[in-house]
Amino acid sequence: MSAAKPENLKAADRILATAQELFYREGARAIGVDEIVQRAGATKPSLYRAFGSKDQLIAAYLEGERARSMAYFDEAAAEHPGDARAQLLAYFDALGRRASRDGYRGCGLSNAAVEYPDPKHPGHKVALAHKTEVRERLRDLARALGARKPKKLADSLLLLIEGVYVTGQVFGGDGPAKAVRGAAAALIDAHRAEPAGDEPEA
Amino acid sequence: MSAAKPENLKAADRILATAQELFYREGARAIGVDEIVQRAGATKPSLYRAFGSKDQLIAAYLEGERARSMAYFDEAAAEHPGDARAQLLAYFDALGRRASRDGYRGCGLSNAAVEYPDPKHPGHKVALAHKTEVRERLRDLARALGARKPKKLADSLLLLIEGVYVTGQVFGGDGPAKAVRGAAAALIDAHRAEPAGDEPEA
DNA sequence: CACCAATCGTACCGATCGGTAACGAGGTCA
DNA sequence: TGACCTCGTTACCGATCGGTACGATTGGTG
Repeated sequence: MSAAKPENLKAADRILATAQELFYREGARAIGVDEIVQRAGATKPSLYRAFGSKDQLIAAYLEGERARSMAYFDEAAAEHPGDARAQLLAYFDALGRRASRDGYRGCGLSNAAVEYPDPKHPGHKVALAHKTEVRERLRDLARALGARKPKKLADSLLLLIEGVYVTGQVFGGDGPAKAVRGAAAALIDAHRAEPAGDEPEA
Repeated sequence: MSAAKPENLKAADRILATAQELFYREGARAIGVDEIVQRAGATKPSLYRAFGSKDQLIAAYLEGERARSMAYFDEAAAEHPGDARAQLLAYFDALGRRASRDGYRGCGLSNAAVEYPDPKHPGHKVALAHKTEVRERLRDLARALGARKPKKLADSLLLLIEGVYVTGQVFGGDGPAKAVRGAAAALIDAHRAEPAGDEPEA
């Protein structure tokens, strides 16, 4: 059952790569350190010398997820330079397609925040920092759009994003994720038209 | 450290009540059966006689969460009988306020689906069944609204709901959850006006 | 009283959890 | 050569995991 892949990588790198895959697919709480080192072809002391503890390994894994996650924004920005609205729609379009694939497991950082609700946990801290960064990025885009209430628009879009993460892994291929691009477009346009007062009542 | 509350309840009931609280607050994977029975003032054989396994206890806990979750729809419906739009807005308004309270832990069913990604897990099954029921309920409301694309609107609203669940527990009291009512209103109105074609491109 | 069924607790199981002590192989630079 | 440092190895730790065999207790019924 052991994979034992030397593949030119150092033990610490193999451990991290294996942890990335297993933590994301199965959840950090579901995977023990023994399984990680076994499938990485390494041993536990290598893990603990390189990462200190399982919690810190989780944090290292999440830092990788954070970079991967932010890259999606960069890609969308590169596709439509100077056009914030097109950037956002490209981002949501790609997100909806990713989330509709079978076996989708959502956002590793959101999942970790759910698995470790304690704000003092290293993994939870990384997740919160990342979500704050995403929120800021969305606000920048909302401002560039010319939205009347950029913070409100950014938060609304963030709700859609997190909703896709969860529903994408609960429902199969034909879940609500496919509606996210249209929903984002509707929210964006609503924030560019009238004074964003919610509605008659309230 | 033991609570030992006889409080007239049978062991099985105390165990379930304790499990509800601990599973929701800390996560099902984080809580062991020993801690549950200890704080319930019971013992493990009582747990296993009444529920069979920890997984089935999780499923029982989630069935309770399911009822609690659906009750929020009933409350909103009771407040504004015959007015689907007002029902939805009341639901989202209450949801946003719940999710902005400190210590909010989101939806136990969504959390369980994240903690147990295996579709064969009893807890995951309950979560999927519940989400499907919510989706259906939102579709009914969207149809009652007169939305042009009720399924799309329902899925968009479901994205907002799940987004609130996650962001509510990641961000503190001033998270994106406060924007959910306005976002829902914008999506609803967008689905009642123009032909819901997303936008020029695509 | 004797009997029985239901309910509960004591004590234990093997497996796995995260983490560590101690040792050995190999490279580098003096 | 030898001291040093890095890396990986075997073997082990106490604690906790989910789960169970078996006995004690209880209340109702003949």
